[in-house]
Amino acid sequence: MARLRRNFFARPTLQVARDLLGQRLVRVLNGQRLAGLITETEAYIGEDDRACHARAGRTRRNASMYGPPGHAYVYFTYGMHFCLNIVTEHPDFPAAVLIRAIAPTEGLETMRQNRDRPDAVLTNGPAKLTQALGINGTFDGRDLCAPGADLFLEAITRRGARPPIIASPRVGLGQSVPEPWKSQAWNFRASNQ
DNA sequence: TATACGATCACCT
DNA sequence: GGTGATCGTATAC
Repeated sequence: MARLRRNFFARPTLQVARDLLGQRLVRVLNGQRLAGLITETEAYIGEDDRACHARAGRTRRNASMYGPPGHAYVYFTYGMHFCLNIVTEHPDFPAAVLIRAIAPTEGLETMRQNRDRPDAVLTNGPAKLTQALGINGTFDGRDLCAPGADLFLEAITRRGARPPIIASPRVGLGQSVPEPWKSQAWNFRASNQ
């Protein structure tokens, strides 16, 4: 199965966020494949984007976003959750796509063990899918395009036309995010979800 | 050193 | 639809 290569991620972030819908996210855990199709993404683009973690410049936490495309940016939030982003564009420009949800396809039993929850809520949130796939802070900065990586993306070749993509404002932005960033429709999901 | 808050989730009603 | 959990970061002092 063909992997998504670095040139896929070295493109405008909004394009990558759209094109990631329907692709397969694969985690190899203890030799077993855990996988799902990406169903929701969100773009965070540059220091000018007041909702982006890089809005205040480079810090130790967000350093991965300033690195090369195709690497992971994994951050910890709310004292208990990890979220997975994939770095886009070019080095020194901080941008990434947050993976917000996947539809599980492989390794369901292990995902259920990792999350003691009903299947319907196994991976339908950014911190839920990292828990189900066993992704934590040690994945921050990992190269998802490297041979032998235990977290990577596989290209899905679709038959026929893709369903229209619904673009919405990003989820969970607080009052501190000003316009126009607060209302930018940079959250993407397929209309058949 | 201290403090406020967050790209969330789960549970309750 | 509302709220508590829970702690790493950033920012201010």
